[in-house]
Amino acid sequence: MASQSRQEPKTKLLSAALHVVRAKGYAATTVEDICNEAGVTKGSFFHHFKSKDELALAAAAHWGALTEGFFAAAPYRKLPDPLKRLLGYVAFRGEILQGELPDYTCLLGTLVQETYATHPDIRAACDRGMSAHIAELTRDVEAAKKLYAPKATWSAESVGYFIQAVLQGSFIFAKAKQSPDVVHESLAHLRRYLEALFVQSRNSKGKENS
Amino acid sequence: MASQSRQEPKTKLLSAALHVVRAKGYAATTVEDICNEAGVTKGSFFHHFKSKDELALAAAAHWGALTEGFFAAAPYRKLPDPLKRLLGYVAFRGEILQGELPDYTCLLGTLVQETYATHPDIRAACDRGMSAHIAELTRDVEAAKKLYAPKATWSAESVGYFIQAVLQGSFIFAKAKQSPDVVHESLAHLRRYLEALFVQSRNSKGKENS
DNA sequence: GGTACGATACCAACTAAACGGTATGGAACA
DNA sequence: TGTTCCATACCGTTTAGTTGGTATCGTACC
Repeated sequence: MASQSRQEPKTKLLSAALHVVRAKGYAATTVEDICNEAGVTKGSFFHHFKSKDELALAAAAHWGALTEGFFAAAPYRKLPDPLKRLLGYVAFRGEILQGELPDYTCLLGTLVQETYATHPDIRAACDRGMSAHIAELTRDVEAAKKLYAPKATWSAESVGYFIQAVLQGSFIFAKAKQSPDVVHESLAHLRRYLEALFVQSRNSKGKENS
Repeated sequence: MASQSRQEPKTKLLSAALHVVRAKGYAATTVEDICNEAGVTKGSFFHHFKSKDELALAAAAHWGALTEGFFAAAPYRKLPDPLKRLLGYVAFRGEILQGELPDYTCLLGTLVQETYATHPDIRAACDRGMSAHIAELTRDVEAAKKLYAPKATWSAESVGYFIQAVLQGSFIFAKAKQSPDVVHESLAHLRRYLEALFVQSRNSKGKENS
């Protein structure tokens, strides 16, 4: 417990970073913003992190660990059928759109937009985090494909990325409109598409029309 | 001609802003960055724009005007059939993925992520610009729906937003992976979905399965 | 048609504040 | 005594924004 309470401020700083960066963006977030949100001083900050950029890397890793645990524990994960699990994921993403925008949007999507050209290591960390989440999705897509659309020409991985692109893109509109409505509607379209992908017992042949 | 050459620096600043902001993000972009890119001095900058935020508003408006003209002049716009026009749009979005990332990604999507919580007027400007583009799309969706899927239960507008969400979301992955591959693959999925939406002569009845 | 004049366009040097990061010191624990 | 942890005060740099001044240009009067 002693060692845990010693780690507390570091975790507080990471949690604060997750929230503030998702609200204001990375560049506009100052170290003091994060310290204030976490209730610690700058001295403590720079004791735990060499620099602001290092915090970003740690925050990305922290985010990866958090979300992995979060989705692993979600009820839909217990469904035996991979397609049901996939649709369960989509439904679950709709259910968790609660609270303020910084509570349900994706840190890595926000972060990578600002850093991809200027901070190669942060960009790579975001890529790793998002790819890991998508790899998990892709496994279910692959399994569902084997079961329900073995002859389909699309790759399971591209479906994983597509799902995630729909989410990330609708988050942008959620921010623009200050409301998760577009996310819900886009998830409905996404669900319809996934259902179509796995029901096409013959559409799988003619990959492209015209 | 004289009056045009007088307006040049302002336009240069706007064009520079479009490029630099898409590369580095809004907050990380300094006024001097934009001045350097435009080849003018800070004095000139603040002669034309009261503040950095005002430039952002002007850049958003400039972006809206540019893209409107750009898409209005695209060849697919001449297609008489609204569904062909819609699929033409999707194909066109794939064709223009040339050059560096800041050349084909969306300014407004980048901008709104960083400003939605802190700069209400910039957020609103981004919303307006993106909504205008989507409204144009929605008109074709609406027309195609009347022709090919009159009984469908989805709204044309939600399809417009869905299309745009797929684009915005794949741009995030393009940035994370430094490559437009995911965008191409997502556009292929999107095209397949749109085709399915407008071919469903009976799927339109049973809006939701299970 | 030249010239005085007001306005607009532009520039270089400066300022005040904010920011990331450091130096220093002390409390707690081993 | 030494090490970890955290706090305060401070530093150097960067940044948005100012200031004061110069060039350019249309206009109108002589």
